[in-house]
Amino acid sequence: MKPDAVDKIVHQWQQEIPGLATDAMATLGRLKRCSVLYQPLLDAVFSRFELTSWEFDVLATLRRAGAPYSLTPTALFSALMVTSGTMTHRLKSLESRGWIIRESNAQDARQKRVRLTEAGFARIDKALPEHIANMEAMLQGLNRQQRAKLDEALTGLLAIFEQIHADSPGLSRGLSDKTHRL
Amino acid sequence: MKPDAVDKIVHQWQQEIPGLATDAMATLGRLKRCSVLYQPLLDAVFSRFELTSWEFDVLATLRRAGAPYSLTPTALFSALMVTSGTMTHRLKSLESRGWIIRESNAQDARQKRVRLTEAGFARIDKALPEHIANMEAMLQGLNRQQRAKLDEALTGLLAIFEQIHADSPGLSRGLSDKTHRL
DNA sequence: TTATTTTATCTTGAATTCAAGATAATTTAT
DNA sequence: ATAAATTATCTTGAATTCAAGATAAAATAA
Repeated sequence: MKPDAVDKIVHQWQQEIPGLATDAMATLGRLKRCSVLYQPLLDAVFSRFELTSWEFDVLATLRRAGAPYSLTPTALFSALMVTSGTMTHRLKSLESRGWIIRESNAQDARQKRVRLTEAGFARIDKALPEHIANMEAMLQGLNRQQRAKLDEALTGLLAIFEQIHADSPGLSRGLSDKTHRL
Repeated sequence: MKPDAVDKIVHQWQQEIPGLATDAMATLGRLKRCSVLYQPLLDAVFSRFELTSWEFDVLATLRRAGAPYSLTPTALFSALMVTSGTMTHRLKSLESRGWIIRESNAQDARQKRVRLTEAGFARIDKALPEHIANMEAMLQGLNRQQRAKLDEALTGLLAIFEQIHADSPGLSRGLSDKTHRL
């Protein structure tokens, strides 16, 4: 196989510092590089629906929550792993676009409820099939067994990171919001 | 195994839209989630050396290039997958911190050369062993075979993304810089 | 009841990034 | 030799994000 970008980095390090423990660096470097290269491929589809990636994420989170397609800001920023301040900005923008509305909660006046509008629902349901197709297309280069192994490996890795996060939530962004300690 | 965050998302989608093709979404969702949870774990170590993640990345790229630890801004922003403008900001900041200097190139006056200072070299060489140890520790939860499978799977995925990028560089950020078409 | 603590959201200011375009040097074409 | 195209870097302005803290409501304690 042709050396990839990470192979070249590892080779450089070995030249400079022979014997350096580069195995973990290589694997996690590939993880990082995959996610950097992958994001614009998603954006290419979202932009066809005049959506950004984060707009899609918020709408999709509300959509899959099921009727009445309504969540609190806290539920949203927790699910999306961003801070509360980020979510405030996002909701303001999405509301101005007419895709969500923010309603007061009679039971608990501290809470707002964020609800998908009909326009928001229509938008996400139009974009979703193409988003799904896009992701499926990306993995077309892998056969069934390779895909299974990839998912299995990432499942194991995610379990590690979720465990670390459960043990020390302060190490994770977003969820470390002052008042949101899981 | 206990369901992870992605299992829950997939389950929600299946409830709302039975039969939706969620396999690729699940795998790539795990990829994304891993990289989001992973970054703050790196930052925790970098911060002990008064470094941010991107500062480490620039210094490390220069360090592993070997003596005289000098690269052009274009080589740096290409390697780090950011735009030229981003690199200008980074270099300005790193220069003010005394970790790099920018020199003119007599051969080609368009080029500058970015060179690691002694202070920059010392800083990266002090942080590197702990960064390596940190990454190794993250993967301690996997046995030798699991680590091999993870790396193999990510290598295959990265090959896909590098191929897509090679075919249509416009889909990748940073490298789509006007004058930098690989 | 009143005070304290906790919970939920929002505001502010700084940092980082990108896209687009400006500037200037070099190379290529005519 | 001159013009045009290319290359390399930097500048600007807008978007996004976070950390810290402000605000206000609800729950708990005294």
